[in-house]
Amino acid sequence: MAQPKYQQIADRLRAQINNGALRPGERLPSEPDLAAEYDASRNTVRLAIALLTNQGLVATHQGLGTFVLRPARPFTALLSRVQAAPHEQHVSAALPVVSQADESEMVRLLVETGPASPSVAEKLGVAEGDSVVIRRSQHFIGEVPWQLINSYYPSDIAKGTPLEQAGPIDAGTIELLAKLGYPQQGFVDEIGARMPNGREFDFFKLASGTPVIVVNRTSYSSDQPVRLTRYIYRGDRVRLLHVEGNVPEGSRNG
Amino acid sequence: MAQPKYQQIADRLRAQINNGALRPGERLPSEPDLAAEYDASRNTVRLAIALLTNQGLVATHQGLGTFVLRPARPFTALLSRVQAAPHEQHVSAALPVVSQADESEMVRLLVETGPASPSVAEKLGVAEGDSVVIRRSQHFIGEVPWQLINSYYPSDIAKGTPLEQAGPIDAGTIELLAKLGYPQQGFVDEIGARMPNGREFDFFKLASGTPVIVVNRTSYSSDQPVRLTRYIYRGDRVRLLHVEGNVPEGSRNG
DNA sequence: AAGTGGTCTAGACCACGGG
DNA sequence: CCGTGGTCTAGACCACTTC
Repeated sequence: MAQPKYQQIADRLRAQINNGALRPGERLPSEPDLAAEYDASRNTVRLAIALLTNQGLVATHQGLGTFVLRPARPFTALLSRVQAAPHEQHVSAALPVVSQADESEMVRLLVETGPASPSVAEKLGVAEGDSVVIRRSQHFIGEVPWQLINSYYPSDIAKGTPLEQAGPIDAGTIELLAKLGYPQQGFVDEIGARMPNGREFDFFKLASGTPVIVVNRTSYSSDQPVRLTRYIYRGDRVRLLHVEGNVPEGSRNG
Repeated sequence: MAQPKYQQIADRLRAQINNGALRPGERLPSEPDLAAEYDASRNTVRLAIALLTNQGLVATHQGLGTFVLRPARPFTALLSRVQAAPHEQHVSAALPVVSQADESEMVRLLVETGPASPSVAEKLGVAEGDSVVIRRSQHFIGEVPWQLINSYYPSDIAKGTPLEQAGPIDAGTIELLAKLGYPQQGFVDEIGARMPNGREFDFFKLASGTPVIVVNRTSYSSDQPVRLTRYIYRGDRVRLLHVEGNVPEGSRNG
């Protein structure tokens, strides 16, 4: 046997998806049917389907079947702020979304105080375990959960300010920080990708085999880090956009 | 049974990894041993290990065992060029790597001509199937494969130039494009993450459960796209860096 | 040779969704 | 109710690594 049987089954199913014999949204044959068709046990068929699932090609739903995933048009988030319209310049810490005119963005917010994890402590320049104010928000476009934002502030900056109180900050956190004596003068984005943890998996309602994109934005005021903002996006629905120099009108949209 | 047995086993192993009872690089008990310890069949133990593998916590090697992965220090690639040193400004299309002083970067290059795929055609503004020149390169740091770069040029730009010939271009492709009458005036980066395809999986020698980061950079000259460069990084070893404004010295490094 | 994981079988029973 | 996938078993044989 050149290749394991479960890989052969996966290859043939993948080919049927690619050549259109199995269309997006369509149901695959049931596991017993596939087992009969390929003269394999049901467990072997399930190994094949697990492969396709981990490659983000299909998703299974108990009681219903296994379905070919539909490629969705991704949301686009702007990484650069330098070219934002003046009235957006200092309004929100969130990365602006482009070309979503017809859908409204909904946000849920939670504020708490807790000890700094090692990665947060390193970026904020505080000691591990030091108290930090954490503002967590969940973002939806229409009904689709698309973004988690966790902002971390050193306690000595956020103590006694609206930052450590629940509820939105109307004027925007960047402006508030400026009023507190910490005008934002620059930031560093560190961008990576990894598999989601349990909370992220549940919030995004992800299929197995979908990674998340993580942006760690450290904001500085007079060479001092004043905030770490951690943006988490679902990898299958989001693209980050970064523009430099002169580009044609319209190419800024996904 | 509140939770399936294989998830309980995975949870307990994950806890042992997190609390240090199982250290990075250490071997897990063998599958038969785990089966005996948790009073489960070997298949159930394998389901638990598959969960941990897909979460990037462990990797298995036939004949050897299953091992806790060591977190590796990531390489960092600079997204912005605006702040690069003058002598780097137009040398290479590759994103510069920071803080890898002691390891040398090795490159393998392949040049070919082929039809434009739908995604390439859209970004280059040509028709699907039009002929494009493709320059593919594989990048290693030390022995570690860390980056794939595929550059696509419209045929009417690259035809009869060194771009369609094999071999490196010493002065750099950006400078060559400028000499051909296409000075680069700006670019758009579109950043996403997905699971690797077969070729990427093999090249990076990835463990199951590791995504790749994809950067699509479309370069423009006089509002005309002149090149699409697709950077593919392994998600477990690479962070992209993007800097804006004034930040302290040193914070540009990973 | 011995021990590891990789593949595969043929069953069983449970949980979910829809008629 | 039925058909779907989800979980689980007990065993078999194969492929790889080390000694």
